[in-house]
Amino acid sequence: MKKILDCIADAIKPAFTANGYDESYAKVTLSNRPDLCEYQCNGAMAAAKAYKKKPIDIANDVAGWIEKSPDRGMFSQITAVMPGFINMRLSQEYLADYLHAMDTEPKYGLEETGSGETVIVDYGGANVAKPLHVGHLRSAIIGESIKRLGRFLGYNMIGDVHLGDWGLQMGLIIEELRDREPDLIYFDPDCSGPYPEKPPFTIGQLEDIYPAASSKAKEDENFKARAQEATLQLQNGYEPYRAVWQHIMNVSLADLKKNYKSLEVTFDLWKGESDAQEYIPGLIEDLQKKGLAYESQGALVVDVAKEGDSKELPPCIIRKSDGAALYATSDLGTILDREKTYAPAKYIYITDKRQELHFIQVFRVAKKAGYVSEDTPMVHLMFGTMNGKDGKPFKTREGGVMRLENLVAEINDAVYDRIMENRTVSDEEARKTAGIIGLAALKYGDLSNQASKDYVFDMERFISFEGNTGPYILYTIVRIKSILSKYESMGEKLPENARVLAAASEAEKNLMLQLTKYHEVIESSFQETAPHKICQFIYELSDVFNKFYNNTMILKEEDKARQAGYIKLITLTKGVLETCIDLLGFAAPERM
RNA sequence: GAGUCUGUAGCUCAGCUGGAUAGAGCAACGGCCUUCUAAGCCGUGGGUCGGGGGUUCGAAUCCCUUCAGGCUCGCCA
Repeated sequence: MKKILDCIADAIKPAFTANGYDESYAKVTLSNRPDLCEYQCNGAMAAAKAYKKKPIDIANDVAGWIEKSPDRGMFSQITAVMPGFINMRLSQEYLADYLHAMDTEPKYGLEETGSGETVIVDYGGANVAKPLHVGHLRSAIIGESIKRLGRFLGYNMIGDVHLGDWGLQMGLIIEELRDREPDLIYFDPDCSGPYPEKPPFTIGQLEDIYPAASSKAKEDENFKARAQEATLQLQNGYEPYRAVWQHIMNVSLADLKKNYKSLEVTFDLWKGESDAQEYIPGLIEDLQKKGLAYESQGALVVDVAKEGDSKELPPCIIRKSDGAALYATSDLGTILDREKTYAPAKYIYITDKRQELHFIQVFRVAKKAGYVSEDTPMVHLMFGTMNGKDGKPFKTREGGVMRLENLVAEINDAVYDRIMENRTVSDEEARKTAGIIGLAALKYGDLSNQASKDYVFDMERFISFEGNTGPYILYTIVRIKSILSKYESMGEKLPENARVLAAASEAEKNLMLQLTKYHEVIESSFQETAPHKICQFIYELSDVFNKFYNNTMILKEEDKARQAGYIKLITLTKGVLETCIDLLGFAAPERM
């Protein structure tokens, strides 16, 4: 069904054209003065210049025409106000009809903007052999939400975790492992396999090996050289190292999957940089053949500067002077793979904003070389840093990097304590509920901020459960669920012809008006890759619902038809809220 | 140094494709539970939208300038 703003715009368009004004001026927006009207059109003021007339005269023409038109019944008020605003209120009947239509249509009448176009969402960015930390949190949370949003709107969304599973870090691990356990079969040059299926380390050991190797390489030139050599051998397919690499992958992936699962984040693809390797020789050859890649200071580079740039961009390096490939090369290889396998209509990369330059370069090379068509959008959705209360990047109390699982556990514990404070539920249920609420607190806390900005992660605030938080949204849903189950247990049954009725109170009307924004919000959240708009919408929706709740005793309503209308309305509210939080990546418990 | 992003109430944030009186939450203060979950609701106080210019009938929003902070700036990812 049409968005409410479009419905109203369509109704007033004839009033513009009939008076000789272009219909493009019939743009309707939500009023920012609810005391004056619900919707407004400012087109008369915009048109004033073009037609050299006073804005108020144009506004009067339009409002006057509507007064006599068949669409008049749609409005309870349509007036022209100085200097040229056209103020409108919807009639109660029209509003109730609109909600009734939402109630009866799939997805509450949301029109799908996609029709199966494939969109690649590259998020996660986890590195194997390194535990997930808070730096990975935003990418996972935002990406999951964008993926769900797109899917809901009819796109074929393909989420790829795009692991960091190649490069020097692998050589570092191999050499550190050699130092620790030189007798392992992988380090016996005379042995040519077969190699054991049992990994030579646990995830715990692996997580110790990498940081140790990393810091050793900074102090020990010789060790670093060994690691680079091992990396090269691995890339050249040296069997024993391939076997170690496979172990690293197996052990690490199992752990990563467990961690992402705890965040309710899933991926369609578990590809990584290693999967791009097979494309790299051909890629480099092709770029050279096309005359795009040339030698500069020993490295192979591609120019990406364009006219109109405010600053000349440095060229994109695709091969180091020592012959090794790097980040950009691997991302370009990945693009070749994706084009070949999926031919996506759009790319969305979700990373830290510090990688902005890298993606500008990669996108330009991909288009310049014709790997991606010029009109295929390549979006880099970049996010800011997650800071602590001191405004500096988030750290543990000890000053180290906070592991994601510890962060999740901390939040869940805090929520659990809060539940046990003043509620009498079984320990088991409290634990389960705490997990659900904790996830909502975490995700909502993140998503309610504009992605591109840095934000302050304040656990105290997220677990305080007051105000604009995930738990507040969940609480609202739980309240509705509670009313609905009471209604049922009272032996009430919804009549066949039950439907949303014209509002009987200001609070009810406000709830209804808020619900009509749903379509617009979902659509623009995806278009602008801005999940925080959904957060804002459901916060406002929860707010108006809770006001309605306090104002209206639904279960005590004696007029059964009206009561049925209330039940329909709050069921719709619950459905919209649940749909939205699912798009954000969390769910509501039955009780809390 | 160059580029780029940010600056809105004591704190955390919306609003930024120009519209009417700049909104929430937290914190502070005062009310509302024998009634559908008080994790709620109602009310009060709190603002040079970093500063200064400009464009416009109209600027938190667009342009210029300036201050403060973050980030980036060819062989890391």
